[in-house]
Amino acid sequence: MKFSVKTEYGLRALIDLASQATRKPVGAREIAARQDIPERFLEQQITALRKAGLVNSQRGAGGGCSLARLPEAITVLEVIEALDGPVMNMDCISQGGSDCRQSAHCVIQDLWLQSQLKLREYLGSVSIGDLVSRQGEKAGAGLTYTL
Amino acid sequence: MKFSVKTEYGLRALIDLASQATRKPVGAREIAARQDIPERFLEQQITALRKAGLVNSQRGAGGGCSLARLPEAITVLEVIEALDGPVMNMDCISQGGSDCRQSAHCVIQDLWLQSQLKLREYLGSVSIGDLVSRQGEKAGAGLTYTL
DNA sequence: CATAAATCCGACCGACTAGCTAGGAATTGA
DNA sequence: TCAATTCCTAGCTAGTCGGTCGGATTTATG
Repeated sequence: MKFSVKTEYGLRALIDLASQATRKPVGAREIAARQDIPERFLEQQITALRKAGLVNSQRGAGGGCSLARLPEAITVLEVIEALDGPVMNMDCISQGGSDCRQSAHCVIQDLWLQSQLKLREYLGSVSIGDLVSRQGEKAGAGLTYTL
Repeated sequence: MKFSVKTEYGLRALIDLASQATRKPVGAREIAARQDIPERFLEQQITALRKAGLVNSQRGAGGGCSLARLPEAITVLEVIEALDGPVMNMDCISQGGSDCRQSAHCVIQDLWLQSQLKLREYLGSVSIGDLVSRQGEKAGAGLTYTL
């Protein structure tokens, strides 16, 4: 019952991208170095993010990737589901799976669905933009201490 | 990002126990048969539930297990954490782990902590007693259809 | 006391996943 | 042409998940 590091890497990469002033595409190599993430691994996650329509990427020399939307328009939920698949997707509630034996009136199925709903609701309410600005606040607060 | 079947089995077993009128201990074998759960596997989960203080068990002939508290006093969260360990326990936020590189001001760590909080809050608000009564309602509704 | 019934303990096992590494094809700016 | 970069696919290692099993221990009952 935990999120994978893929999602952490993905979020960090998107935050990094959103924090860059430049409009030019940024290379995976560069992000990986800055965020201390295994390069070839991050590459794969970025590809997944592209397939999910969250980033654009340009191949070839001078290529790289950039956000496909405004940071405020990309939710954490989207990132997680792009990299980890559906959140809290128990076999019991995934339509394809071998249905609950209790089928129609299974209270546990309801419990899972409610949990899923709560979690998705929260994760869907936080955007990359939010994370960036929170990070800004924290960094600011940190500076006041060091003064 | 999903709950294991252990937790499903555990919940089903506790619901089963709570639904039994008898005060006598019920054997794992019996529950397993009724709930269609692999017997020896359920046995292990029941042992875990005992270690967590959620059920009492009596060994020997005529032995079995029974709820250690009223169904209303056992939350779903307790059951899940007894069988699956801490909910949403990312390395990032588990104290022992190799701390977040961003350490103090990591927005992702906050995000995980908030998610964890929301989920635990909900799961902690539902008791075995709730599940039993919901099941009763559903069964009742089902009956009216068959009339 | 003997026996059957039950929990308890720990080892094991096959399938799957997570986190990564690697090779190389395809694309593109200089 | 060449170097940089993404893209695609395969693989690899360590760990987890769902489950089985043998057998030790406890206990009511005949």
